[in-house]
Amino acid sequence: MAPTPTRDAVLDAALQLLAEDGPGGVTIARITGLSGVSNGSIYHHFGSREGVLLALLVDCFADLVATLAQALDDRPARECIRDLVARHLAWVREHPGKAAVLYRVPLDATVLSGTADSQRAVHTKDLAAAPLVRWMRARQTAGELRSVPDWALDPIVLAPVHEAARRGLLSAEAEEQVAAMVWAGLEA
Amino acid sequence: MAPTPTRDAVLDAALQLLAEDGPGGVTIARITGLSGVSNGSIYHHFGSREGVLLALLVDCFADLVATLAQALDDRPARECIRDLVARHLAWVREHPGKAAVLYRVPLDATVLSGTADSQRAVHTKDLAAAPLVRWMRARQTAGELRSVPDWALDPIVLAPVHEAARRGLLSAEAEEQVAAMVWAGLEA
DNA sequence: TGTACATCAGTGAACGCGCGTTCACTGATGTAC
DNA sequence: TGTACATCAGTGAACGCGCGTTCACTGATGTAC
Repeated sequence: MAPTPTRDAVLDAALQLLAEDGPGGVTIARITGLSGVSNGSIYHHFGSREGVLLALLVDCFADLVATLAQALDDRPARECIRDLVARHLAWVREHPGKAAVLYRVPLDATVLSGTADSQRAVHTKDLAAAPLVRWMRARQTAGELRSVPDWALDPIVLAPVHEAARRGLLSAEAEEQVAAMVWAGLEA
Repeated sequence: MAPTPTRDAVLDAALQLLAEDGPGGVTIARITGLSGVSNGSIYHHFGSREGVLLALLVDCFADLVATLAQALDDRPARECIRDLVARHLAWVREHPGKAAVLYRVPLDATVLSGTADSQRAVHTKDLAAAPLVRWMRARQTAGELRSVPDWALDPIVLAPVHEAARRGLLSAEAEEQVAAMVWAGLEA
């Protein structure tokens, strides 16, 4: 958990490989070659290849959520949502490796396997998403936004953002369309 | 291309493995075991493992589009859209293997590799999607739907459907939310 | 009608590579007494 | 202050497995003459 030069070198290398060649490009041997950290040391810190990806997942999710949180202040809801979309897509644009962690690493097996680590990852994810849910709920009860169940906020209302991120639709025009769509779905 | 008992047996087995264990579960050895078709025969018909997945992609996409096309008739746009969402999610529910082909098979490498086969697959995809785009465009010019650029229709306007499909949000409540969101984004 | 040849679906043993992982080890840094 | 031991980060050679793929082959079905 605690950041360490070695630990960071491994994660940085994994992130770079992820950005270049996707999840399949992240092999222990390539991390070793790129980071200069021995394979044994990788196992010492992360336990397995999946452990590396899981650590990345937690970090990246926290990073993204921290970025998004900056968009949610007390401006009019419409402005905040516009800003949220802009920040999200900018983050994807600027951090292709991190975006690949969230959008391209297959997690079903990992998450469903129910190991302690993966449970913690899911838990962390919930915790991190909480502020966003809270902001939206507050605006909903204030009548500024349409009432939407919590569980639908991220996967359905924000779906255009996720889908645009996944398909690499990161242009200004795409951002415009995404923002319009999300706002249309939230408008009271 | 032409359907053949052997060919079908391979694709059926691959589909079943896909539904059970995802893309990683689709190995030549397991297809051989499940279908009874020898590995050599698989290579005779499909050329490679990727060839099998590519053939599945073309078939599944055509299947889904044919299903969706039934929703697009001359009823009021709102009803058609509601129906479109319902049929899409029902299809995912009923064909987990096929849904996995569209939503979980990593295609970047394949599609970007630019082989003749993959080019054809992409082309087929465009062709198959055409009716849907045409229907929406007609309703847009008729003033029944908001004007949205063609390229944004599938990835952004229909994003809630795709995201729900990907995350397995297939309940009646989820369907409700997805339909509401898509309609909100399309309403004139 | 018979013969020779080409084509194509299908077989299954074998290969080689790359992968994640293991393990015995080194060396540095506390910690107890 | 010195000694003995425990702990922990880090090393790198080695292993074994599973994978996609190859290839020499069989047998059936056209096709030409």
